[in-house]
Amino acid sequence: MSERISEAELAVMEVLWREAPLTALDVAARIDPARDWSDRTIKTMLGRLLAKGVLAHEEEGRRYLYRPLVARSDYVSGESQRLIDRLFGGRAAPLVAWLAENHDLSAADIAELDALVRELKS
Amino acid sequence: MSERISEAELAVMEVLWREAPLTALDVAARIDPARDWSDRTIKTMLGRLLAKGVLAHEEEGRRYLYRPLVARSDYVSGESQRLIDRLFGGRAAPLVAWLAENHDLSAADIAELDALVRELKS
DNA sequence: CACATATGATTACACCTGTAGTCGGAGAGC
DNA sequence: GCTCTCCGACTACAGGTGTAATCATATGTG
Repeated sequence: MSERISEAELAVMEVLWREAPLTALDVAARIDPARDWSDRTIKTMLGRLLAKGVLAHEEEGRRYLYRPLVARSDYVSGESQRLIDRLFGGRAAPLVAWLAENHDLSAADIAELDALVRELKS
Repeated sequence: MSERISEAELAVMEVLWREAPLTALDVAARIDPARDWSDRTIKTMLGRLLAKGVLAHEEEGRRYLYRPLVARSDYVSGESQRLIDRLFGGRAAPLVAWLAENHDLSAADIAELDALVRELKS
């Protein structure tokens, strides 16, 4: 169940993770206008997401209300794990090390990390 | 330049990042046998990777030797950034925090992180 | 030189994705 | 009640991806 969510579909999911349930048009209204999508396109996305089992819909009068079936955190979890598996040998630590080395973390980021590590050690 | 590398293509790139230049058949011999790919399939991948500009080939007698044009670290960089952009608002720190919370880092991982943070702070 | 072989080039084909358009039925207006 | 409209369902279509097969050509072999 719950097949992979494509890039474009993700934009729709993000809307519904932020606020649900919504009708198709409500979703369309909340999609980043920069996408410049037709309502039809969003209907298609909703249909595919339903088919993939990551959304549910219930009738409200003569339209549908859509709501997510998978939590954003689960999705984030899955995608992060995929990246780790594909590029970092399945271990999170090398990714963290890589990020630290390549990402010009701000002082605030480092402080945050420091606090995190301190907590992890306790 | 250098369009996106697909999942299957990545398997080919990984081989060439580990060892290059190689002929098509050498690549095939080094692909994880679990993939169970025909030589044809690997030729196709090589062709597409050439077209995408991420590989180069030079003639060696009547065959080609393939070598990567993009560094693995650049690819890793790009993919990590994509994940961060799509799911973590473009900032690395939240990803690290998320990893720390959800990944049951080992004591060794934590020590490594600790050393990293210590270094970053200095 | 004619033929079997090895290789790269070209072509195939189904499924996914991005991006819609069209069809058909349920209410809303005359 | 007949017609217009709004909405979901179904269909479309090009480009990417996974997974090859076929065609053409250069090469070594007898």
